[in-house]
Amino acid sequence: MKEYYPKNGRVILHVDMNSFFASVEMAYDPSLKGKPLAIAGNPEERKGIIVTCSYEARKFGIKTTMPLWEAKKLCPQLIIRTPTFERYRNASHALFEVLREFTTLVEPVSIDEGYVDITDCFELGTPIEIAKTIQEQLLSELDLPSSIGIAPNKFLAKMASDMKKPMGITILRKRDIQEVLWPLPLIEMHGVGKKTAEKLELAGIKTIRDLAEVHDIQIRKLLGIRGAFLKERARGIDNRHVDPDSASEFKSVGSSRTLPRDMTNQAELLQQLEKLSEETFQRLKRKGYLTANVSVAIRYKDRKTITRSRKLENPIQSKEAIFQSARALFLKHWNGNPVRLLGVTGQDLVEKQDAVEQLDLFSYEEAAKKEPLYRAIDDIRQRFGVKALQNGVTERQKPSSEKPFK
DNA sequence: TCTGGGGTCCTAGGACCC
DNA sequence: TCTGGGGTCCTAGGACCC
Repeated sequence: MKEYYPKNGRVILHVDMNSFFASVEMAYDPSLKGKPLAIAGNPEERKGIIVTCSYEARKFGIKTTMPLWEAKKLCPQLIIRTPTFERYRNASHALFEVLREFTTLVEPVSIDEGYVDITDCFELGTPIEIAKTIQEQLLSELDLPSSIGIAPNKFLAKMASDMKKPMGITILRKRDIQEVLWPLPLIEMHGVGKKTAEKLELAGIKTIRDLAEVHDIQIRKLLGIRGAFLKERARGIDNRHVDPDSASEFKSVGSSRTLPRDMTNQAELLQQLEKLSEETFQRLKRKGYLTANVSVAIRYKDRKTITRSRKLENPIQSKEAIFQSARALFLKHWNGNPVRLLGVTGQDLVEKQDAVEQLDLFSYEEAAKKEPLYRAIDDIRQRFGVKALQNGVTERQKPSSEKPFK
């Protein structure tokens, strides 16, 4: 196995903002600083769970996803704010701009974290000096605290940034793995959730070390191909590059909502569904996408959730079309029981620019009925597919019926 | 008196084609 | 008259992350 050291490998930072939503609110309203603050939804609308909370609140045992009433019991003086996503988006944009002042090799992972490949930034200082500068700049310019991990790859950098919070800087070298990473319980490992941790625990695999040393055949049996990947990570191996464009294209866009109360009335549910379709449409439009697959999520009173989707013949871009698809799916699959949550999502997204070209091709179907030229083009399309028109038909391509497969 | 909303990726089964 | 297998597409569900 090839072992490499920072001098001939990469140097990756993982920058992770500390209790991001709460910190942004504190930056807007400094009187909140040093106080137990939680960002949470409105309990009247059954959204009363903690989204994020300040470190002062965490001292009381308050955690993300905890119901608000429980959090208040732990800390009666808890200050509560509802989320203001516009602020978070602005702050996110600003923080990535700060990172890009150091290098273009910045990969946003989520609204509040990202990877930075500083391998070629040696003229700016040592890795730890660069990390310190970034951290200080985020604090002085944006008033936002962060933690930074420094490592030879993404996985180790991510694990490192988690080790000291808030305002920590942690270096995790390959040679530190056995001492620092391996003693951790599996649930602490990025990529291992509750289910996987429980499953592995039953098999006697409890720490990251256990996973790193498990037999290939055993881990494959337990988790399939994902198990092989996780074992590699546990051994500190991760060859993924920092890719600035990785998050630039969406795979799906949707809106979902827990209803203010469980609903059984069909007209009322359809009204909710129409609202969600409208929101999904607006967000697709703003991002410049059309969707070729609409899916509907229905969560019942007992929290059992089903999703039903339908691939469409052509990408659609109107809210009416999205709602009609969603409506048909809902009416077909709703079992009549009380509904807790509804969702509408567009999948199989097509960028508007590409979609226009495709629509032009579809329009040949109509034109072909009248014009001989278009009829010929439509014939090619029928026989060879849309690609043939884009690439040009070559001699080698024959109609499929003539291919000697047997 | 509980458990949000935004996503990504992977798997598995069935239909269908050659 | 019996017996395939590989590949792709579609759908549904689940695990995970922030």
